[in-house]
Amino acid sequence: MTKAFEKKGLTKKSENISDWYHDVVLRAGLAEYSDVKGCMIIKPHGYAIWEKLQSVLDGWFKEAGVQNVYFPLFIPMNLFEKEKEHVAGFSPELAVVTHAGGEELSEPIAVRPTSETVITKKFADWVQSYRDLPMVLNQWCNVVRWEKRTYPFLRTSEFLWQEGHTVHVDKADATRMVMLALGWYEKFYREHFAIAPYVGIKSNSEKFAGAEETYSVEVVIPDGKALQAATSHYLADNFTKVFNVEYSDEKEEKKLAHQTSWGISTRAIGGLILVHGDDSGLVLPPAVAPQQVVIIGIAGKEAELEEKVVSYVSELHKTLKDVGVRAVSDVDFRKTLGYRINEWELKGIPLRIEVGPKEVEAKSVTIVRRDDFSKHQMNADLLSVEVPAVLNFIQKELLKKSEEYRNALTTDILTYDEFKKVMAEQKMFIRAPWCEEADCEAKIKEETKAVTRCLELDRVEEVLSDTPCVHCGKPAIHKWLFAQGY
RNA sequence: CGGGCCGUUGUGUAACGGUAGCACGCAUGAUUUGGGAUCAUGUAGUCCGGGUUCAAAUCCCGGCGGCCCGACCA
Repeated sequence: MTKAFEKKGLTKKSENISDWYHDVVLRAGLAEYSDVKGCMIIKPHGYAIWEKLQSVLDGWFKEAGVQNVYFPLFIPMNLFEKEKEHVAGFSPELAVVTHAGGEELSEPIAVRPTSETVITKKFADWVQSYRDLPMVLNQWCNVVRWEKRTYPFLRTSEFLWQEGHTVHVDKADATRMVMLALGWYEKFYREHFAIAPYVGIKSNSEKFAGAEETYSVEVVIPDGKALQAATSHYLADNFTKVFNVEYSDEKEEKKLAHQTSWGISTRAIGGLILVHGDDSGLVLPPAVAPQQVVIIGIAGKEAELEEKVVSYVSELHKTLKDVGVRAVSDVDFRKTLGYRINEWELKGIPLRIEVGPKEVEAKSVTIVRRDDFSKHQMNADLLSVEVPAVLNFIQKELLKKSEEYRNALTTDILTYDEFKKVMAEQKMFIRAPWCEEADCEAKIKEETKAVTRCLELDRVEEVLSDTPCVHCGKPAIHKWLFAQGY
């Protein structure tokens, strides 16, 4: 294994993860700040990751019969205000248009923070019969939430996401949809982002404003904090009763439809950066890397060698294209070797192939893995078989590492003294018995900053007896995951 | 939204109220090239709006933006 080389001007992840994060976002060319508070310009390298996420998830959606639509960015205030909990939850962060066309508007228009209201209103027109159900729609769009404190990707004033909105005949069918969407998100994180998340149900105080139940994917960040990385909500008839989404069933009885919504946003990319990145910059899993391979040409000491290297690189480039790897060749000899290597390392390209006079001579290549910097020689004839195999291996290794550190950053605790100690000394995910009362949860948050993240799906059945709540001592019902949020 | 720090060329920084300088980058050329190489020449800047002053990057007021802490954050 070759050791990592220091990057000039890049804060070390282990020293200050916050500075490191901002440095990597900028230096890897993922995004830049814009002139409006909390907004960012997503650059090609960052946007390509988003497009990858889109194409994978959209493929799964379509297979399951989801239909894509587009609803307007603007929502009349009166529409937005119809569901009480919803408006109470979102109004503090709402952006509102008061002037347009050079005049003050008679009614202000909200910029959507989410589209339950506009879409449910149309469901009322579109759903008449049980035969119209389920209606399963999705849109890829931007939303605006005026957060007080922002970070690139993790919490921006405007962000890109996908919002699924569906209506069903009953709770059972809606719940199937909620779990299907949640499963897509979990699968995407594991298989594409190579991140092992926790998946579970949110407590009452943490659920979506207007939802009956909220399920979420929670990512453990290496500093021990939690990132809510995707959500899936069962909305029951909370919105359908307000907007009168009724259908006639087989017996000609009028019934309210049961509803779901689910989403994943550009925040996911923030999680990806934080989980896999290292002191040398970004580390991308091959499955979502804009380019999986970079071939770097090393010029020889004599001019005629340069030509040979260039033609060798283009030969290899073609071989890799033939096996479906998105390769980029880099034979720009104006920059020194070290400069070019550092650039591609910062950008997190999973595999680097170095070719110089030695490789041309031996018909071999030198391949270097980004995730562990290991370096080996390989016969060029084996490239088309070996490169996909190595990429596949890297993908699995990253998931394995992610699972290991997730487990290392999770601890089971029974006493509040230990709980406080962990949150004060080294932040972690804490799995602890809880009485499931909101007051108790609020006190824990006040005293330790930790909030409930979720009740893991595989622990819902595991009802405790004779176990006191970690905080108040009353009988606990389940073991919940607690952590400080991002 | 409260507290703190801050805003000078593409980036990082310097300048007592008095000539805006340095480094990196970028451009051109040359020498280089197995981990951010060297030299020469060139390029480009005081966040925005007011005010004080003979004179403002510098002082004052307001705004906008960034980072940290807090509150807030389905």
